[in-house]
Amino acid sequence: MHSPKRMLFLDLVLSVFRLNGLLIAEGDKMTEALGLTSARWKVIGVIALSNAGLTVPGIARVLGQSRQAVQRITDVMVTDGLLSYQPNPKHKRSVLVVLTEEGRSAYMDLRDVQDPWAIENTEDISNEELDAGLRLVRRLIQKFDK
Amino acid sequence: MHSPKRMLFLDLVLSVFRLNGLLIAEGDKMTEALGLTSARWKVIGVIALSNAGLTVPGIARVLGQSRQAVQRITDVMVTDGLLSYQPNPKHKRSVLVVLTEEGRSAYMDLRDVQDPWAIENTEDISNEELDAGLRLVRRLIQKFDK
DNA sequence: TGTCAAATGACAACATGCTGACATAATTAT
DNA sequence: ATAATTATGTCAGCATGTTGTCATTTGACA
Repeated sequence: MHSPKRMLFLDLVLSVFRLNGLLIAEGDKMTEALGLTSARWKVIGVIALSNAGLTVPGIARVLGQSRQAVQRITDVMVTDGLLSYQPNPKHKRSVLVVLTEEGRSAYMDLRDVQDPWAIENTEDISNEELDAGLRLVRRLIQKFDK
Repeated sequence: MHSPKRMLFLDLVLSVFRLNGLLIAEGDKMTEALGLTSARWKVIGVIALSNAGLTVPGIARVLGQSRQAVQRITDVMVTDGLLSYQPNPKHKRSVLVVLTEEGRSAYMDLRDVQDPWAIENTEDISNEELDAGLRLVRRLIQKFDK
């Protein structure tokens, strides 16, 4: 009943919840001087990392969120000048979301604080450990994503 | 600049965000027949796993959330009869949060669906991998929890 | 081609999370 | 012991996320 594996897994799940909250808090602290919030740098990050154009539902899929939640954020970010909607040759209604000049600038600023933060917090962790952890998380994502 | 470690770490961070969302969705799906929501089974889970008594801010610390958010949930759960507040010998104002009979029953039901779920999703993952992943997550939590 | 299911935008209601502010209790420092 | 700091409960306002619903567009298929 109380198999070690089951306890390990549930412990891991709770720990992921906690780490998630702490990472968002870290990100918010890191970017508050830039006028960003967690919801916004997540969107900026996804767009900046994507090669092809992304639609609102596309961003939602990457983030594992509802399209409505993302739509609300992107609408505000367009108003604020960080994003703009561009015609989508492949779809009449579903426009592409792209970074404006201001959005790209915000991404650069984000990188300026994020990179040192990433390096600082992985000083004592080997590439192998990080890679193993990432692979485990990805395996779990795959299990739950379909 | 684009050191492998930095990319690995940022990838891990984004993956944790996504896994977090998927785990909450899994939990909600799993428990909707029980009338629970993610916010509630998180609280129930934390209390059930704790040996000593927990206060509201204590639960918040474990979950990496604000005490106000937890307070709101526990207040509702007390009204609903899942939890009760007990006098805290160590603190005059900050009461202990405990499961009622109904709360324990809900936890049993939760276990009934959660255990098979945990086992099913770790079938192809070794104890060593889980343990290594948990240790990594905990190290990161420690860094950010200061 | 015509039809139907899936995807999307738009809007609403609601749940859950955060921060700020204030008063009081508990703890720590002097 | 007193004072200063920290922790806690409480209330308020707001940000972010979910689901549900409906109309419209897309895409697949008979």
